[in-house]
Amino acid sequence: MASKKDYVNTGAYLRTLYDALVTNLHARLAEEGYGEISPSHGLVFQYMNENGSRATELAFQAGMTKQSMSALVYQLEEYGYLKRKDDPQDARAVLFVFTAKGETLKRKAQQINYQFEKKWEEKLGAAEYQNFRSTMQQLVDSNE
Amino acid sequence: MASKKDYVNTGAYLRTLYDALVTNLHARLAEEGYGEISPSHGLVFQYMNENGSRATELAFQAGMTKQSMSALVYQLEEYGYLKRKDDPQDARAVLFVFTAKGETLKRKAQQINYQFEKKWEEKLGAAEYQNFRSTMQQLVDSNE
DNA sequence: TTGAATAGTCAGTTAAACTGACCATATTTA
DNA sequence: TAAATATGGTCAGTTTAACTGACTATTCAA
Repeated sequence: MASKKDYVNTGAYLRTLYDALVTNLHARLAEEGYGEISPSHGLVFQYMNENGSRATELAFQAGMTKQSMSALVYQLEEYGYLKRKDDPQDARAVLFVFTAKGETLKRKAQQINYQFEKKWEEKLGAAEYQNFRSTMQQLVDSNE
Repeated sequence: MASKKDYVNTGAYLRTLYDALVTNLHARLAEEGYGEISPSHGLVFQYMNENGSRATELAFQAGMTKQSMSALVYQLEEYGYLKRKDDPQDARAVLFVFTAKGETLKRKAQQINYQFEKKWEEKLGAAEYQNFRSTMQQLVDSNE
């Protein structure tokens, strides 16, 4: 590791890159008519299960309160990206699943990110980019 | 690059790692009596110049409005981490510089991050961690 | 079968950004 | 050099996205 002096914070790199990705995604989404979708809605798309997820479950995965997550899924339901489904296991619970519109948005967002990352991949070369991603995966896994 | 299907978002990795770093930093700072310092104050420490910086200048570097940055430096001044200095070049402007307390906090924060990153470095090995950082630097530089 | 845990909602609060309008000083230009 | 424009900063109000606390309904466990 470099000396403490003049050491550029790794956090600054992480933040800058994350910000570039998110800013690009939402700018492109807004252009395509998805202006109502904000970065925090992304967490829902990130963790949503194929068979439906509970707000509480999503909240835990995203590291936020159930009240906050509840607000997010409620908005997405109102916009038509999610629909409610009864949980056959538990009468207290509400499952949320993607509508067709929600699936379309998810694919669209993945495409946009995929294209944006291509620029990074071209910059570094495919092998090095693959290595970069696998490094991050190792670090994420080790923190769990 | 992997297929679009089952591709885990690079953004999720970046966010998770950034979040781990920031959460650790502020938990440790709070333990040591710096509970008043929030993540957004970090931006000021990040960009502050040795000879003093203007709020407007910091705002530009941090990518936020001058009003928002003004609020941040005002708070840091109140807490005693920054002090005002007249700008000899421009009577409209106010320069902010670190007080001794501010310098101490900056060093403390660097130490905490440095120690946290050591865990990552141990996980990957020094050479690979160095490579990880230099990869991010390349990507950050290429986006400017 | 009753007490504790869990899913979710309602209401209110806080943090950290934003916009718009404004003043004082600097800079440019007609 | 006087007038127009740009810039540094502040004040006031708004918005977004999180938070806590208190509550109901249902489920699970002793």
